[in-house]
Amino acid sequence: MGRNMFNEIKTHEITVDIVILTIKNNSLQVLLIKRNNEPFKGKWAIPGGYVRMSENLDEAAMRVLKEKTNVDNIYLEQLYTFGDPLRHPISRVITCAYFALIRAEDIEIIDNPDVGWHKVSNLPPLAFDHKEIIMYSLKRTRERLEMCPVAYQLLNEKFTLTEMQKAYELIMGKSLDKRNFRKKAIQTEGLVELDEFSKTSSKRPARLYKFETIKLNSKRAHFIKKEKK
Amino acid sequence: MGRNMFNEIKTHEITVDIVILTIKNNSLQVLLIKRNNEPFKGKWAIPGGYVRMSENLDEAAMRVLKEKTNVDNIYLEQLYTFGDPLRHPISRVITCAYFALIRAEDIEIIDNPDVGWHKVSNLPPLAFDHKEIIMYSLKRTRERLEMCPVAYQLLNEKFTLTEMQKAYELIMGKSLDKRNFRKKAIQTEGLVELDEFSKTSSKRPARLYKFETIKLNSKRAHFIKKEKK
DNA sequence: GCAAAAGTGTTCTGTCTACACCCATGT
DNA sequence: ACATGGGTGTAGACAGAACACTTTTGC
Repeated sequence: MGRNMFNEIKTHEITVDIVILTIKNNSLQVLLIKRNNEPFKGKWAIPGGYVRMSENLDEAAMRVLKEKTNVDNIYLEQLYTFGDPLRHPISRVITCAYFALIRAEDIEIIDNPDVGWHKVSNLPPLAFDHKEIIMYSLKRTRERLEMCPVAYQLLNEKFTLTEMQKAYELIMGKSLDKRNFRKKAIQTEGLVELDEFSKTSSKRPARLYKFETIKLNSKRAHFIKKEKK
Repeated sequence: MGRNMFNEIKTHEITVDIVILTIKNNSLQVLLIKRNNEPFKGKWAIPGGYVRMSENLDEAAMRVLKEKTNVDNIYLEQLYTFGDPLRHPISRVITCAYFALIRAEDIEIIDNPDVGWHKVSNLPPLAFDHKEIIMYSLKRTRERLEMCPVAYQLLNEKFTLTEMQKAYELIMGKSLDKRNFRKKAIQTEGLVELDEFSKTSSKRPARLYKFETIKLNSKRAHFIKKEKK
C-alpha cells in the first residue's frame, strides 16, 4: 500500500451531497438549488459542498445541511458514494451522498428563486448524476420505512394517524388500507395517544398522536409490507 | 458550490478497502495483509489501494481485489465510506469500503507469511480503522443473508445442505434448526437438487445441490429470521 | 451392531391481508 | 339533514418456531 504506486494516481476532490426530502402540498418534494456557475450552470442540484480537512463525512454533511437549510439535529444517513470518473465533466469529484427527511415547517428557505422544493415526481433538469442520487435515496427511504417508522421526521410534533398514513403513502408511492395501517401504527413503540384533537378540518376532529421515545431501527420490523391496491 | 470556498479545503486521498470473507476450517475468516511500511508497520490490514483517476469506485475495488487475491467476478458490494480525519495518522485518506464473500478454494494466495486468513473471532492487531470496517461488513453480510441467499458464494459449486447450513450458522453466529433450515433452503429460487452424493464423510452420503440461476436480492425475503438457541 | 451424520412432518402461534359500515362534527 | 373525513373488527391465509425419531452408511 505504498503511496503513488501508479503514475495514474492523484488526489481527488471529495464532496458531500444531501438529498433532503419533505412532504409539502400533498407531495414528496426534494430541496434543490439552481447552479450559478459552470458546469451545469442553470441546472438544479441537490445541496452539496466540499469536505473540509478537519471534519469527518457526517460532520461535513451536517454542516452543509445547516449552511444551506438551517436545519440541525436531523436523521442524516450516509447513502452511497458516487465516483464515476465522468460524473463531473471537468475534474474528478467523488461525492459521498447523504439523505435526510425533514418537516417542511422546520426549514427556513431564503426567499430566493434559486432555492426551492421540487416534486420528486416531476424533477427539473438536474446537474451531474443528481437524478440518480435522488432516485437512490428514495429507494433507501422506502427500505427504511419498511423497517422503522422514520416518517415521523416528516410529521409535525403532533399529528393525526391520517397524516401519518399520507406520509407513508407518498413515500411508498401506493395507497394503504386504513384499518391495517392504524392497527400497525398504534403498536409502534413510542407512539403516544394524546387527549387532543385536530381542529383543522371542518369535519369530525381527529385524535392527535406524538412520538415520545424516538427509536430508530426499532425491532418492530416490517411496518408496511405487501399491500397492493 | 464554487471551488475552494473555504481556505481549509484541500483535495483528499481516496482509497478502496475490501473485506474478503470466506469459510475455512469451520470458521469465518477474513483476508489480511501485513503492512511493510509506516504507518502501522507490522500491523495487519484488509487489502486496499488508491483509486485511479480513470476508474470508478467499483472498478477500483475489483482491480484491487484482483491484484491482491486473483479473484474475479465476485459479488462485491459497496459498504460504507469512512472519512474520519484521524483515521490515517499522517494524511487525510478517505476510504470507500467494499466487501465480498468468496470460496476459499477460488483464491490462490501467494505463499507469503504476510498474506493470510484470520478468524474474524480472533483478529490480530489491525491498522487504521480496519477492525471497525470488518465488523461493519459482518453486520451487513448478516443483513444481506436474511434477505437473500448470498452464502452460495462461500460454498463449492456442489454442496450439501449441511454445508450450506454451516455457512449460515458461521455468519449469523448462532445455530439454526435443521428441519426449518432445510425446509426454507429447498424453496430457494435457483437451488437445484442433484443426483449426486457427497462421499467425503465416512458416514451416510449427503445429497448434493447447486445453484442454477444466481438471483441476488431475490424476493424470497427473510431466509432466516428470529430463531434462537 | 454401533457410531455418526443425513434426512424427514406436524402443530401452534402470530402476523399480514382483505374487506364495509357507523360516527362525530360543521355547514 | 347531509357531506366529509374519522374511526372500528373479523376471518382466512401464510410463515416462522418448536420439536424427536428413523435411515444410511463405514467401520
